[in-house]
Amino acid sequence: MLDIKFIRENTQLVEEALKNRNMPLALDGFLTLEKERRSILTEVEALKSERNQASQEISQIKKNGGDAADKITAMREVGDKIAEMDAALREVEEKLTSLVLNIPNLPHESVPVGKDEHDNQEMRKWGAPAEFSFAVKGHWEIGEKLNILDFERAAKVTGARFTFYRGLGARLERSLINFMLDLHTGEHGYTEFFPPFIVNRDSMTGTGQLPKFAADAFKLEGYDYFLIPTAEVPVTNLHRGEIMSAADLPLHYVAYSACFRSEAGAAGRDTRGLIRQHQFNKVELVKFSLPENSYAELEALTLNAEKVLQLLKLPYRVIKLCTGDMGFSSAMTYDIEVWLPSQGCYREISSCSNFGDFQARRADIRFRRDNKAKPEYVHTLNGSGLAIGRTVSAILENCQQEDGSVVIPEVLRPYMGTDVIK
RNA sequence: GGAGAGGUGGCCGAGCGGUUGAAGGCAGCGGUCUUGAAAACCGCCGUGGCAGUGAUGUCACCGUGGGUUCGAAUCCCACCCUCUCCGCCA
Repeated sequence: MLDIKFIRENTQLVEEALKNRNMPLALDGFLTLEKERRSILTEVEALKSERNQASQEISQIKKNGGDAADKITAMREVGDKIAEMDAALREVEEKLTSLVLNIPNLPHESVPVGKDEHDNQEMRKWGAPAEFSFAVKGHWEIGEKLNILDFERAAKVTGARFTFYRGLGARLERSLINFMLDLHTGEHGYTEFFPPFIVNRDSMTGTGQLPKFAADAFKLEGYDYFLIPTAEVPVTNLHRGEIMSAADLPLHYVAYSACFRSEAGAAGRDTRGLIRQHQFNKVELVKFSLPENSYAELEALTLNAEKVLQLLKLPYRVIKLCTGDMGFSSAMTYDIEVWLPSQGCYREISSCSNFGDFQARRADIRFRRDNKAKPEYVHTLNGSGLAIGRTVSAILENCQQEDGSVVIPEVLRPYMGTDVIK
């Protein structure tokens, strides 16, 4: 959520930013509403002030045994007027809120202006894609041949975009979760959380999934609850409505969770394999930071996620998303893309973002610089560290052998109890 | 799911429908005293909106949302959450 005062005072700048995000939005309707809100507010407050004063006078008169009937009658009228105006005010505020909640974050100055993924900026590359002396197979084919991935039965049991992992496949998924959690807690100093996988509407609104992206979420029938699309939602909302002290910051959290996404609008895309599932596992990094440090924290967080791929020896690159390709709540995003031999290209495996105070404003997460200071909004960040299913895909494909087996990356062998899946 | 109790400021805890934004205590901040510290004493000590350069004024907030009333932390209704007992369950 943007600061309403900021929108009021920087209307052109905001409109320009929205245009760069491919979400052009004229704000004059917003400004009119906002003006109306303030005008009703000042008027109704004057009436309330009058009423408060009269109430005290009535109290005095009664205490002295006088008759306040005239005043009470007069105030009844004022009361009706107040009720009327309060209702009008509520209506205007509801409209205003729904408008503001649907305005995306402003991109950081350094974010390249661009239309779509073609305008993203490559920051760095790590590792070199392996040369294969045989025809590479897709991870779905490798997985089915090794009998560690079962898409067909998952389609029977549930539907499209679900998978059974079997044997060492299931073990690989679990090993990756543990390996990543161990790395981020042990080497990178994050605190581990295991969050609820179901959250309420306020939490979904707090991180920006609602109200605009309701179609992307799974909602529980009969409850105002949602399956989490990422651990970002419960973990960021952990501190919703709280005021922390500056000494508590930064907070570095890591959480494993299953993630659930309806993938509305993705029909026909990535239908084979593990790339785009309705349910997938992810280890997520979440940070709460002082405003002045958040961009440095983003760099560090991205490096923490990259470290996972380096240890697994999987080639990747880091790109900075342009204005048109960034998510709704983000001020700056780095995507980490892993090399997938079957597709001959890099595919997103992590998305690391600084949200500035956008989520903090929605979720009301603040801090105080010292005991006397006014509360300020924290900055929130998060990034995948990493998406597990996509990591499994990358391992199966990059580590595949001519005989159809898959050599396990060294760092995973203690977790896997074997060097190879065959 | 059933029965009961309860949700008040950073925390604890009062609060007959009328100077209650809210007693009292703790914590915190500033000060007096002290060589220093402690103790004691004095003062300050919630958040947000709106108007104003500012001092300041004003409004709202006692789980949430409605309602009654000239006036609600206090009365009524619904919902949420916590605790205890019962049932059920991993």
